[in-house]
Amino acid sequence: MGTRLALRIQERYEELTPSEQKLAQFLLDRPDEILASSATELARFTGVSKATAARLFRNLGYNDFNDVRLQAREERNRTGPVQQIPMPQAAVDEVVTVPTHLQVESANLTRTFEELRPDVLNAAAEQIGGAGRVWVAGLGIENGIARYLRILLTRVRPGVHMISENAATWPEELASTGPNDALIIIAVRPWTKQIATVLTFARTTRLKTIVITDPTNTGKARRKEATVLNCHVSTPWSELTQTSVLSMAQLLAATVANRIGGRAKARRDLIADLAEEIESGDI
Amino acid sequence: MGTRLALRIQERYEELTPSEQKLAQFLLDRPDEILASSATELARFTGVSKATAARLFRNLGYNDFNDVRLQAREERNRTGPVQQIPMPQAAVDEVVTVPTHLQVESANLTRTFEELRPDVLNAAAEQIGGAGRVWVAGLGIENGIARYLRILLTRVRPGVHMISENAATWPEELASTGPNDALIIIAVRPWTKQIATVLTFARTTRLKTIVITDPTNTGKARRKEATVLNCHVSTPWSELTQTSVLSMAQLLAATVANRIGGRAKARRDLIADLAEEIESGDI
DNA sequence: CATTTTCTGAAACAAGAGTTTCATAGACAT
DNA sequence: ATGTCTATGAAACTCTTGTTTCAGAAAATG
Repeated sequence: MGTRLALRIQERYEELTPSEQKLAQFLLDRPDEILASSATELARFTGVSKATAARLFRNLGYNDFNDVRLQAREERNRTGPVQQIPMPQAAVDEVVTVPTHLQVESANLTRTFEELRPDVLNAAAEQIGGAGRVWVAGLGIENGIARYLRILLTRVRPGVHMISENAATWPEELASTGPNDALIIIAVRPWTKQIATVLTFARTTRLKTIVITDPTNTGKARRKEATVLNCHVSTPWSELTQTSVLSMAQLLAATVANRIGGRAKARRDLIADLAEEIESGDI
Repeated sequence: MGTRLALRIQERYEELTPSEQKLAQFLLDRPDEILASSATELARFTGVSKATAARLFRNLGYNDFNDVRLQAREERNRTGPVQQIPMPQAAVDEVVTVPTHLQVESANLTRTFEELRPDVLNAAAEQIGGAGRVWVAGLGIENGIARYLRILLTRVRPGVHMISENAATWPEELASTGPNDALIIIAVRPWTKQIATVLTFARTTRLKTIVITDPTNTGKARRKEATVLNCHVSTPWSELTQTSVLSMAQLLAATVANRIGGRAKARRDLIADLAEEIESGDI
């Protein structure tokens, strides 16, 4: 569960103008900054004008920046003293040190899994465990992680397939799916048209869809009636980090295994044995 | 250790006037309030006038209330050393809960990067940055992560290639490498013969070799004169987690980018532009 | 290409925060 | 009681923040 501000942003993200999105993005990545900083500072951080900032908050349905701040404060008081690991500032020299890296990764992991609702995770696992076949998709940089997830799932249940990296052939590949199948899409920002297309397709064919994504896109995915697993991926510099995405994949696979139970374990052992035999050259 | 503000208050508490003490007390009780509230609000909370608040901060040795706020913010950002996170015991019921997962991942990440020596990381980055061509290898489940690393590195420098997943063809592929090239192998346990073979080969051809692996194998890799990046991957149950491996890949790529400097940034921007154009269908 | 619409930051403006001044209330000594 | 000194808040003042307006830039549309 995120803050109310975050929810509003996710709902209206597409309607926002580009500079508003820049600022909104920042607020999603670092919600605590609302409490500590003035609107002027937020604008400066993200390189937009004060005017744009004022407009954004109005467009999100607040009267005032003050409204926003008050709401944020109220929410902070309500949620217990969760020891959030703060995201470091952008270092001026832009050099990534090992401790900074660790802190960034920890912050993202912590936020990701403290926000993750177990019922959502279980729903996703249920869909995957109960599906006839499972399809895993990941474009571009996410492709490697998608393959990783596929292998994890293959260890646990049969019938897990990758959808090719070439988005052009997705229609053909997806054509053979049925309503008893499940589709897992790994897609952090930027959100491409292909993804939107596939999600629409999945909804019309009643394919169970699980989307692993970042807060910028949860709204879009949810509107397509997908189960959304939200991962924090931001860093103080401009790159993203996929660590929490991989970790989410790991957890998802483990949860599916739990759900399936004994059969999953048997299958894992079988695979381990096979791997060992191949390695030792007995075959 | 408390905040610097708290220390100053404690030092001078007796010298403060009664109303100043009231306010100071409040700040000691709720140090985070400094970040979220204005001086006027703090005064109102404690039933003291704005003037008293201004005087208090001056008496504590600050120029300004703004000084106080800036210091508090700065202290929040560079939070102290990350506390050592204990690895959970094997849960008897073997069910992976979300909090347990988070704790396991945090523990592995923390151990991985607190042990990582910056000079080793830099050496690895140097080898990759300075190499003629770079080869990335990852077998089985690590293959996805290897692909991920390859893409990260491709964003930063040209000439980064995957070695195919089929280990049988490695001899041919490696035959075209020269002593100016670098080889990155991602190989956590189990350690296969192929890996040992390739490492031996790499040493004889004086290929610069970086091995990303887990503590079980560091010794073996080091004996082949490879640069070893050690990742903790264990979990209380029998599976491994590759999260820290991915995180290491991320850090490695970032470090290479730093090392290469401006050219890396230029290349990244170029790629980002291209990606955008492809997405928008302009090509 | 022209026209309309949308987006955006600079600048003007209004509101509020923080500091300083100042008058006064209270404490204490004489 | 008188004078002195400290503590305090009201109010004046200054500076910053947040909003609104407006004109130009950019994008979309015909």
